[in-house]
Amino acid sequence: MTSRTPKARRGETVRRAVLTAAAEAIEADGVAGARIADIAARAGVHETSVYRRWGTRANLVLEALMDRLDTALPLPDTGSTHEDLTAFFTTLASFLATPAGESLVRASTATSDDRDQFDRMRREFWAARLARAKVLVDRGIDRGDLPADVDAELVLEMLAGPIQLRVLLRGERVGREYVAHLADLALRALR
Amino acid sequence: MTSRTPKARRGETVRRAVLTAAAEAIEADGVAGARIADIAARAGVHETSVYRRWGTRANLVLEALMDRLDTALPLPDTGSTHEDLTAFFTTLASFLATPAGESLVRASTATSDDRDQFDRMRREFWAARLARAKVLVDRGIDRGDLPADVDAELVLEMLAGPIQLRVLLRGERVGREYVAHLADLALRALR
DNA sequence: GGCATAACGCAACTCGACTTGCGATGATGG
DNA sequence: CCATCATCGCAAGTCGAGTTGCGTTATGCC
Repeated sequence: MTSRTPKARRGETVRRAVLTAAAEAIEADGVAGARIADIAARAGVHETSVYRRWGTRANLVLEALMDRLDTALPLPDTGSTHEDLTAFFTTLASFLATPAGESLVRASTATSDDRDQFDRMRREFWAARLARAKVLVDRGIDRGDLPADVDAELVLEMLAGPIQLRVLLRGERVGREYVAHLADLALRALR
Repeated sequence: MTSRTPKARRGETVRRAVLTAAAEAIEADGVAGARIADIAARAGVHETSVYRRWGTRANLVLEALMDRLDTALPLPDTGSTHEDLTAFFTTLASFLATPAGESLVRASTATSDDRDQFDRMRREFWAARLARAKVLVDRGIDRGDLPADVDAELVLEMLAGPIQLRVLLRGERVGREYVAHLADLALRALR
């Protein structure tokens, strides 16, 4: 199904085919179980081409996850800053507990030898995510729930940091109550 | 130098020898560059014995790092809760930026297939660290800087979470000012 | 339409993590 | 002091990640 056109593909076509195949393989066999030989075969592409483009398995997995989950988290707009933050970061917490979410963050902190492509990809990804969530803070400022000169990144970090630590490092669950409490504390502290 | 006694070692002796050798190898070649074949040879132990005891490379590396860095972070006692928290978590931030610290957290969030030994080790380690840092919160309560019913884990997470996220995920540096700001916000929010 | 070049296919590697079966030896309990 | 059994040494092997050299083909540019 995945490998149509018997004619050889080039450039962006290969890229998309491999990325899709990688996402499918990850969903099927898990992040750890996905072999690049399988991915290449599923994409109808030779293994060597994968290595030439992505270099390492970690790079491919990371890009595949980023590619698929780029629009995963919706930005709520309920009229209440506290509710917006609680809803958004509760969704994030659920996502982090997911194998895919866990793997995304884990992949983001994986091999420390690349320092080139990997680091750049990582930073760009998180910068983009942060910029996207920034509207939540901006709306909070408009409503007067947050001062105009508040550091938007700090607000998001105060929520995302503890959640991520609790879920990924300590392996505990994070429910809506915990997130609501965090949002309450953050808003109270910054006002 | 490391492999004394030509007589074969057993049990705990082997364990300590391998752990020491692993720590040396990591310091010499980095976390990614340390090969278990080298470690086994350095410890004067056969490669198979390492696998029988630790199973995977990740387990060995994690335990070696934990073993070495168990008493790395001192607990300050300056008389000021704000200062105590700032000092402690500034040290933590510096440590996280270190290759060893980075690797510890990265190793803590590595392969997700073990679910047995690995997960248990991870939880126990972080639980112990948390319990150790809890005195900072307790002293804060004694001074009246924090309410008696405050959630100690929450306080520590509010500091450690953002720091870890900023350093490890986004690859940015965290200075004393940032930590002091976080401590200020946390104390103000919880009072 | 022809041509240079970058991208791909292919095969044959290296290398290190991890496994397995078996024999030898060390640390116990009687 | 001796038997037992877990632990270790050893050899041989599996498996997947990553590399290399060379032939082939698609694609953009003139």
